[in-house]
Amino acid sequence: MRVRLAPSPTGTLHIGTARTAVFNWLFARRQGGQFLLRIEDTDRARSKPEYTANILEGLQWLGLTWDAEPVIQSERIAEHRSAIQQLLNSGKAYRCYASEAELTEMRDRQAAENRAPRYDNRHRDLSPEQEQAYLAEGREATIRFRIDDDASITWTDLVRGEMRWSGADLGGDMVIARRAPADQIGDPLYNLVVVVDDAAMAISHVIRGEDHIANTAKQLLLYEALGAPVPVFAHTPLILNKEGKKLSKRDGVTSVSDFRAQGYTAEALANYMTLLGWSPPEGMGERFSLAEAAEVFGFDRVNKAGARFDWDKLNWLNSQVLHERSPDQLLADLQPLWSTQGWQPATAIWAQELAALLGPSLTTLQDAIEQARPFFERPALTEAAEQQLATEGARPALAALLERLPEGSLTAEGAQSLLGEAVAAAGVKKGVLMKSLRAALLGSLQGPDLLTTWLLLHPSGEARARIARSL
RNA sequence: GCCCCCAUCGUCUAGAGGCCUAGGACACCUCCCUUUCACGGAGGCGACAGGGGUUCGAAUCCCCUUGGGGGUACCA
Repeated sequence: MRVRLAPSPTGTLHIGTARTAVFNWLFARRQGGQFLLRIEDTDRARSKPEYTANILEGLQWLGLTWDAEPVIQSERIAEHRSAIQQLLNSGKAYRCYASEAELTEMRDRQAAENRAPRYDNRHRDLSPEQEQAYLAEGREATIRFRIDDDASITWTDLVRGEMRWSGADLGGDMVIARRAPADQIGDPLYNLVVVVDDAAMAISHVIRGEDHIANTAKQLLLYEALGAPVPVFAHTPLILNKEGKKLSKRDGVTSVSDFRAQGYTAEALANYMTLLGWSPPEGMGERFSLAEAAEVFGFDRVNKAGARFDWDKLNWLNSQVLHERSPDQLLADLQPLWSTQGWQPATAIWAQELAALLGPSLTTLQDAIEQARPFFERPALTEAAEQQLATEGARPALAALLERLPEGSLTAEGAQSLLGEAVAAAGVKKGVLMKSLRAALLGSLQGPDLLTTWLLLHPSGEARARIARSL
């Protein structure tokens, strides 16, 4: 059992491609098969090496490991040409000399008559004289593969069941090689190369988005013409945007690298992509690793309808992943982010305590920047904080606390009793001191646990400085 | 236009004729926890697109309508 992901390096790793990768990977793992990669870089104008790098990096980051060196499609062009030659020799393909202008004219007329645009197979059975005439004109030619109108194409789709397609609905004989001088074979085109390569790679299951269904019909004809064994197909539902349309680059954040940069974890993203269109068996819950999903994955639980991408759910999954991180795991993720801000924790213990304090309130890793800021930089006082400090008894209580603040270390118990003493000395309610202390320390009335915050700010003398400032 | 596909809470979905007064998750609301926010806990709101059949019985099967999506390249 061999499956493949065949991304085209004309852009960064798209979430839709990544989800297809997830389904392929899961299926391969479940079946004990191989998950292969093929870089489809035959569109030389748009393909870029940095995109290939981005795609590979993204897959690796997600944990979608592949089982063999990726196949580079552009290196296989000789095979593609020889397959085309084979089709030419057997009469299943032929040269079409129609110019672009002629084809445009043809389509315009079809459109005007409200008919479906399709190639009218005009050069399918050219007489030798006609062909000579075009050659004499110096015309270039594309190579077209014959598609009989009465061909009936059927396959059993793992997701959709019995599929049926009529040759007449495939748009006429299809171009399999770009326009080139008539004695040559131009650049082989997508549908042809996919079939040649999938056959060469002995792909047993083709798992891809449902936007490929019409291609599958065409490719099936090619398999037959080439005498290659036909793989099993599975067409997965698409990921849709908020409007219910196929998610595209236009929808903003759609690249795996973008999600990563925004502070999403690989675990959460992989978990979410798996949930988009597949549902875990009863009792499994919705939170799982790729390895766990691989134990039960099957196309019988893949949906047919497209699934809208939902940020809320992704956010929730990501927050769950983050909340479950151990302090040192979390710190490993956070430290690099803090470094970008130029923040250097005094000690490793201190950094870990801060990570533990912030952890439960994180949705994305990026959140840890703003939430950690008051621990590295003295914050300005918000208006609400100023107001709190102006309430009756606030400053006397803080003053009483400041007097009692030790130079040396401070424990949680010590801090608690200091609070009690200061409240008694100032003759205020404890709530007044608590709120005021928060205002003094964080410059805000909201934030993480007050006692821990205080303790973290104490050793550097920063707690003392901030209380003093508030007075 | 033509071809194909799809249709359960706002969203992701469970459901393969009686187990459904339709279950779960996210979101939202309420309460609890917490002298803050968040986390966490407990509740709540909320859907079978419509119409015909088939059947003793339909969210589940069939047909039509409606709605939505995908495809219709000398891109992949």
